Amino acid sequence: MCANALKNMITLQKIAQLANVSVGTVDRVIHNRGRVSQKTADRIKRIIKELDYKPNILAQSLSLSRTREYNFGVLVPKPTQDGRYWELPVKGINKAREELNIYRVNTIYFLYDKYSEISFKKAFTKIFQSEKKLDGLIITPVLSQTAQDLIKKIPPDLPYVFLDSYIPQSNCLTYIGEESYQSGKLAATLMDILINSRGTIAAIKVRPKDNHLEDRVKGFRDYFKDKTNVTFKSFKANRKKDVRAFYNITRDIIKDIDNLKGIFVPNSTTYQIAECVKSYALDSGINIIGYDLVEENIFYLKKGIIKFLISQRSELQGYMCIYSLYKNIALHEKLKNKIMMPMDIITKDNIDYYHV
Amino acid sequence: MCANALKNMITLQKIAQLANVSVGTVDRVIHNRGRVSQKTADRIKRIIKELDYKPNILAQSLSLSRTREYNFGVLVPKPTQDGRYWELPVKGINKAREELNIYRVNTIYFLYDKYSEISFKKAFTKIFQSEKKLDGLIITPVLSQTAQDLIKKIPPDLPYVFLDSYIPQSNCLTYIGEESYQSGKLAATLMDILINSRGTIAAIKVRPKDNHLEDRVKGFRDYFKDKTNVTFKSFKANRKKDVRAFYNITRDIIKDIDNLKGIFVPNSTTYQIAECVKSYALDSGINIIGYDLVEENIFYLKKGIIKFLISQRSELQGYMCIYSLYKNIALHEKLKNKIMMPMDIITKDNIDYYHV
DNA sequence: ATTTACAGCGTGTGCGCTAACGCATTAAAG
DNA sequence: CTTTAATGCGTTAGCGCACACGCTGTAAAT
Repeated sequence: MCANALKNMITLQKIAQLANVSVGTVDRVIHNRGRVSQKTADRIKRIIKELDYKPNILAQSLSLSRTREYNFGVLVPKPTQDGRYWELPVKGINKAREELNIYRVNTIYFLYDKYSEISFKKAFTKIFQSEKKLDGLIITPVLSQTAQDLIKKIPPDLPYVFLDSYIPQSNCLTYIGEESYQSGKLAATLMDILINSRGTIAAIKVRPKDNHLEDRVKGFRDYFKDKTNVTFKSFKANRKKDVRAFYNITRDIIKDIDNLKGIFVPNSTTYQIAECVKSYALDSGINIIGYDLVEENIFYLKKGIIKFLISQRSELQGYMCIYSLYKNIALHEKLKNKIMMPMDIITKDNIDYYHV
Repeated sequence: MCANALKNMITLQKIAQLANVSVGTVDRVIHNRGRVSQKTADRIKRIIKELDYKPNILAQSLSLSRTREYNFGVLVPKPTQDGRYWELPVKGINKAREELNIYRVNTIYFLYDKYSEISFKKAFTKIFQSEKKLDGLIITPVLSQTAQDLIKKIPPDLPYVFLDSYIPQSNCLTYIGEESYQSGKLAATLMDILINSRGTIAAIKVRPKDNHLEDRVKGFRDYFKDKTNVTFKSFKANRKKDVRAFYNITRDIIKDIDNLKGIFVPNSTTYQIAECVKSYALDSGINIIGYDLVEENIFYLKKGIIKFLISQRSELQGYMCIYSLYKNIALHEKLKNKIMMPMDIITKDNIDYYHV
């Protein structure tokens, strides 16, 4: 039984035997360490391919553990921002780090204030002053304009992945996030059902400008473009000037619009809108659709004030970022350009099963 | 840098040194191999706890790979049944098996016809005739009555997990599936929104009786119990007698009920209902809500005939079954009694992101 | 002609853990 | 009291892989 299992194992030993060379030579071929004549190298490569040899990752990692470790820098907003939204990807990152602990994967955080350019720049420059040599980077590039410039300063030998948002022209390994436009469309179809295809709806745009959130609103708006029975209005909340901007803008919206049937909020501050609706228009039948499974959102979802939350698997996003870096850098696996998360539709009836 | 990493590693060596014994002795204590005096055993255990020692799983598995392998039996319906539904968990099982390949995890399938007791019994008895000694079992206990009797015949040293459905009184390690009743309620709230809280709706019960599906219908029905503007009717489709039972029953439903606003299908054969509605009542505005991401369901979802599909992460279920067995049996980790999957709400706007 | 550089190859050690082996010592059985 | 079995503990050979090390032989550089 065991013998059988072992018999199926293809080891360097076997390859060496078949190729009539030492394991050292096989090793050199596999890792392109040179010092092997073209002829023998080709022979060995052929045999490797024929046998479909896959290194035993256990032995490999165990062996490498002596010499190699991986330090990944994480440049993300402070976890407490956006209603503690950023705790979610951070949670995923930490989970992955723990799992990959045996492979000596470490994370070094560089946190910044999402609404301050200076803070972002500061965090960015700290990356290069890190005492530990970094092997990879996770970047959440909010404040698109600023990020776009800074991203160019990253040396070409330091690979990075984008989390949540991304910069179009860049050499990132991959982008892990969500199809924002489509996500807005999804929200719109849900809203359409909720309001039975008639009435006035509002969407709240977020300042400072954020392409990611902008796209969500675009997707939402476009859906309603040729629905004649639905009136669409959009408003701006400037978070930079006022932490409670979403709450305050909502008061105006409620007051000014009659026949208001729904509000769409493209980010995790949805709870502020819910809070305001609860205070000023509880029984008005305003349907709120928003984003992300932060605690306060869940609270108002369960209360029935928020009807749908769309979740982009924030935790999984962080988790996959670390894994992607590890896979690419340590295992030399290729990555997809984009890794798009599912857009989970959350209601008060299924929320309880989304807590990991 | 590396030295630092290694310094943090707690090894058997270190424990042995601290306890002033050999690694062999430490090993015996850890694995309860006996042959250690109570006194030294206690001392060693204390040290292990103090240091919070965790075995290096790489080295452990590498070492064990010489002698140990794990064979898991999988007792599930033929993958092609229920509109190829069962391919999904099987896919997950295979994926997990591949990932755990390095730990020498094998799977042995025992497939049966979901609608034939004889077939189920046959597959069940084959388990005990397996030439490979089985270390664990995955069981999907459809035909609850029959399964209930057979389950008792499993020897106590053969652990098993339930997939998809479960038998209340049993010694299973865990049940991986879905909260069926709640899932029906979720479907009901969606239906309620779709039909704007008025009209007649139908649910299709499945024969032969299946507790799992029955619970979904119960959850669905209970939601509408005190909604006076909604009339609920239920029908039975006997799949045992007729593979196209769902299609045929739908024809009757459409004909007999007027003001029909929605049909709820508690299983993956939803596409048959959609097919029928498409043929006989395309523009009637009948809203269909069903289950599971099988190909044909997705087809009608994208066409807009099925409005919502609820997915219970079928692939992940299979995946987690193997992992749970491995974790419990190989790594001696405790398992939760129940592992409940999220109930994903799928529409034509987010379906594309649920394909793994 | 002599040094340097490096291709070409084998060997050996260690990553942390498991489990078999071996040798004492002690308890139980005859 | 002897024989056998059970207990207590140390030692060590792998598991498959990576890589430093060391030894040749050849070609280029000096």
